[in-house]
Amino acid sequence: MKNIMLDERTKKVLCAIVDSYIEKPEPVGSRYIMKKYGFDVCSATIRNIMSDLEDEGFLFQPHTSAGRVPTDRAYRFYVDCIFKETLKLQSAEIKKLIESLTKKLRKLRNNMNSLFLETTQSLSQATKYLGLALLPETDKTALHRIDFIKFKDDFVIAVVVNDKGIVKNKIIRAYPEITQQELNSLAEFVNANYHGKAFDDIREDLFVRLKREKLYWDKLIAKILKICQQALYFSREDLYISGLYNIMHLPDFSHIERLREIAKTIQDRHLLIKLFENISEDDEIKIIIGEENPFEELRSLSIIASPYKEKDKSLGVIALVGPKRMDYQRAIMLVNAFAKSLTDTLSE
Amino acid sequence: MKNIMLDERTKKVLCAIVDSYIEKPEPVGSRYIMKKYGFDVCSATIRNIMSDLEDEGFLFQPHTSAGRVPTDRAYRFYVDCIFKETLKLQSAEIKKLIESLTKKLRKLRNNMNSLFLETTQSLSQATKYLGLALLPETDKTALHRIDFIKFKDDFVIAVVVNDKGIVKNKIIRAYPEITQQELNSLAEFVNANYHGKAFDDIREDLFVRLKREKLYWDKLIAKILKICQQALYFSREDLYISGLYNIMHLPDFSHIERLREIAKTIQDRHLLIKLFENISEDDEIKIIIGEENPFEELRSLSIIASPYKEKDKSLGVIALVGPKRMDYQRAIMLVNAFAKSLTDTLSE
DNA sequence: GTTAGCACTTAAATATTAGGAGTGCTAAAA
DNA sequence: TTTTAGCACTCCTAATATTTAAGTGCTAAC
Repeated sequence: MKNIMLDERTKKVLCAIVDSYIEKPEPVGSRYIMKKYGFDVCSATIRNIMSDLEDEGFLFQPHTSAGRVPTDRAYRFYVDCIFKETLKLQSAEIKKLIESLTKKLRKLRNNMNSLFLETTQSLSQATKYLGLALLPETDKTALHRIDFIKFKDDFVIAVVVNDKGIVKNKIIRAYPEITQQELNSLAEFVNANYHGKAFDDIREDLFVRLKREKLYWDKLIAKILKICQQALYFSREDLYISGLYNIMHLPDFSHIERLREIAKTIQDRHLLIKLFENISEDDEIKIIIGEENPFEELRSLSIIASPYKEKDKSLGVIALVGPKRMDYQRAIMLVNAFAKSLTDTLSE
Repeated sequence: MKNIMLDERTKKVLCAIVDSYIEKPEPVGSRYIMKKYGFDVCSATIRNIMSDLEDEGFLFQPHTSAGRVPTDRAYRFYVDCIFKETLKLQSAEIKKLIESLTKKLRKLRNNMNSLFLETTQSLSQATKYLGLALLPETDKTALHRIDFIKFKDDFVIAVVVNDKGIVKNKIIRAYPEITQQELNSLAEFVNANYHGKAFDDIREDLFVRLKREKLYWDKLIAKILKICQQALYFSREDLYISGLYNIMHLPDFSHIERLREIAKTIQDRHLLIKLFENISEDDEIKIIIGEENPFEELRSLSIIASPYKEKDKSLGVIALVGPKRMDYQRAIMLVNAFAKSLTDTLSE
């Protein structure tokens, strides 16, 4: 639907309605808007405007004699209106929150798991929505060290530590004829040559090199290649989600149906991971309101997501998931500030 | 409350009432019981019995003209009645479930995480309650290999693999003066001497030995001891919980209040972990009904838990968490059978 | 001890009513 | 042309009856 030009007053009325509905989830009446938001026209005028806005698909009337409720389109309009300004704002309360968070994060700088757990919990605490964080993509980080551990004859456990101190492991079906000795040599070789290198690059280079140099595992080369291939590829799966208990207190989720949706969303984390994988490439906060969501299952929710970075490299995403009737202003401020805090901590 | 002697008919009536209420969560009337469970007395007689049972604290009447609802004490009585017999039972359906589970588990035998995830998911799937599993306590397993990885000057990451193939890691604040070289020696020393040994024993022995032999890290001994101490102690924290979405479909959790309790239970996993830690020492299925729970927060729920073992050594616990109005018969059969299946898989 | 019969209780379902918030329309005013 | 005042109309909500049905407890007879 293309964007209609709205005159200044109409815009103000629309924003007022959204604002009011966010504050209290009840259909908004013309008289209420007029008084509460200090419009200098009478309610009938507001009524006319509201009628127009309904024709344009911004408002929706539950029944003839009720007030109006914003549609997704209205939320989008509202968000576009306040977005830029909101990024510059920072209430005293939020400033305080951020300061305390930054302190905590600094202490946890070397323990990524705690760091992100703290972040999501604080996010949820501050908003009562779900707080999420997608860990740095392994591919975007650098290898700190790799180890191969022979396990039970025909398995190899690859333990990878990246430069963020995140430990990942993978059980790989392997071949009995490979010895721990040989695995040690392999690890030594990889560590010596690729410590501090990005995983992307390692994968590209390692195979070429292994084949070329052949070393002394000559006969095992094919098998070793296979092990390395698996050991160096990690799919994205580390998504932290906090605040289910918090979100259950919102009136928007007072119906069990809505909670089921949330439970399903949490259970099927891969949907959210997919969604965030794209966003982590972006440079700015991204806001997805209801119907805008590419995944149908998430269309009853709104999502505010922001990438966090190390220096200028985007690593992952933190986000809020809440009802469409979300306090966007506050949510945007918080996600923005939290992402900055996280970025600062990681860039230090 | 001590156990009153009930005559045979009274017992039957009580069990019938519990049975009926489990099937359908509505206060049970005398006429219904008489007809449905084929009692050869008239409803007034049943009524008298019910009145007695209420006096004894087995039943509760929501209001004067309503039927009766079982109390926790009634559930306990019911469970004690059916327990022994239930352990011998096995419906065709459950047999099938177990066969399919056992097949799946066998394939996952070398990947504990997937193994337990599968177990809890299947448990929940089959019952619509929450399926839980507490991973084998590290202390009860044996060391497969340990590695110390220097990280960022003053940290050491200890990576421990146990004989179940479970990888755990710990970030330890350490001392800049320790080099990776020295850490390698230490790891080599531990691996050479303690591969296959139980963690309990290692901790006891290692410190004595390190001090005695002193080796060549002489000056660093205090620091190394501290690292080892931390590296070899893992608190229990790996609890799998599946089925939040399932449990939301039960009528018992159709009120948001009850769901909040569940959400809180899931969030505060340490409570459940504490509870299960004790049970894992037991030898048999343990059933905790409502008020019996040592933790107040869990007293609106019932829990069926069974240890699973390797050979004869109890490793951890699997469990179901559901409403007090639980299908105990089915739940007991399933937990029992699942634990056996898991034990078999781990003992092979 | 058990049963039939009946009066009584209570919640839940249904119907009825009153109240109020809010609209849309019209005609007059700006 | 836009805005306003006025008013009839709509429809929800909450409060209040009314009815219904399930189930009890009690009594007196078996």
